[in-house]
Amino acid sequence: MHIARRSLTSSCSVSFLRIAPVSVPTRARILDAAWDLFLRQGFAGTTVTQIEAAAGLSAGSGSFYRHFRSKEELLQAVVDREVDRINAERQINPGPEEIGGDVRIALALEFERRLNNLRRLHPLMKLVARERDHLGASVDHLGELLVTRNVDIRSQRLAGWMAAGAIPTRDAEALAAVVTFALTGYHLSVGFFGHPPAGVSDESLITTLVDLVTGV
Amino acid sequence: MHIARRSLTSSCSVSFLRIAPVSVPTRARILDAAWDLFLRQGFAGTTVTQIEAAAGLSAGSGSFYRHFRSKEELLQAVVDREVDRINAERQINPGPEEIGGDVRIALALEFERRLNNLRRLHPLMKLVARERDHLGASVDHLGELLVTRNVDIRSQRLAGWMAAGAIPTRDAEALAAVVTFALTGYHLSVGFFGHPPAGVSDESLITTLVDLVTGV
DNA sequence: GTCTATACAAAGATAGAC
DNA sequence: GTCTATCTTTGTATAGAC
Repeated sequence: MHIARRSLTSSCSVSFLRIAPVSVPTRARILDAAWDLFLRQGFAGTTVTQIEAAAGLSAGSGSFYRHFRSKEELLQAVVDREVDRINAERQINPGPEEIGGDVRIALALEFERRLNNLRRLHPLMKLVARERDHLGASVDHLGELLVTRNVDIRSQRLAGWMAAGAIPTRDAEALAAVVTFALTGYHLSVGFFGHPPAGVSDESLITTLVDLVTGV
Repeated sequence: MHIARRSLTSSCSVSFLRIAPVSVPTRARILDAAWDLFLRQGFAGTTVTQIEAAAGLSAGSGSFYRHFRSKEELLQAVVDREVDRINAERQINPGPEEIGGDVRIALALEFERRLNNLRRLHPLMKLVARERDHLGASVDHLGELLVTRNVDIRSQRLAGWMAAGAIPTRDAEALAAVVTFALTGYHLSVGFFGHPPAGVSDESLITTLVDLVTGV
């Protein structure tokens, strides 16, 4: 059974139902329903009728078309809304514990934070990966958001530590890429196959990464 | 325009046509066509009629159904054939240059080989990622093939070098995971967004990985 | 803005001639 | 084993009442 995932404004008296409370505008309920269905069935595999049903509209009525001109337009809207949400919630700044003090602790905290971020991003990554051909420019935008900017920020932070002599000096950009991709690849693998490779865990991965970066 | 990608048995007199030569059995032509179309349009986005056309059968005739019971059965067959092919072509053993001699050179060669392998595997990874829900057991099989076994083999090789004192001693499994995921993540990112992050290339990534593993 | 009803097209699958 | 023809279902989208 599927429950509306986002917190909704109104009473919880209908929270056990599949449909969102009436107080949520229809357009938003359609976006929620589509987000869920596209993730589970893909774009081509989801019908407008299913979306209507899940949004609390009459299945097979064209009521959907009072809110979106076509299914394609809906997909764009779904992805755009989600990217906006991510951008709004984004937390770039490291916590206070990460600023001064032990480099090893700061790195471990940063890596752990990155893994958690990836977990929150996973549904969007999955949808965009699957439907990238329908999405045009949004894909570049997301690449910028997920990879380029991430490697950039991490690279600068690492360069700072190198300059301060806290870690061995290397190609900061390539090191940032190794770290970023190791974390991303690990996360994707776990999400995709359901479990990490035998003998590897969040902790052992992070510890080893910290050892490598600090040159221990 | 799309040309049949696989080398075919017969004359090349028709190599400029989209359809495969007649000497290739219809079942194989259907598998080729479906492999191509599923990759470009996804499973739900591809119609039996398109597959028939691309396989040189009459579009809209049900001739397809003389060879497969349903579109679902075809998807399984396509993936299974591809996994078999990968398994058959697999090259586990390192080349002679990688055996003795400089550890740094051996590692660099191995990492480069892995990136090339990933490039060959990319279409299959893409298809399975997209259609994993239709594929059941094949996904686990592929995870075993792509991740577990890879981390395993690399872990043992690294452990060997650690024992020989050629590289610093660490958690061999976690180190193997870092290397595997860094390479995989880098490859996925390039394949997905079309270009590596600014300032990072195959060479700088591999060099940095070698430095990290050897403790330079 | 939502409903009932339905037009219209596309898609999966089958029948039977050749 | 492929074809023409067609059945049936499903899906996108529209019309018009309320």
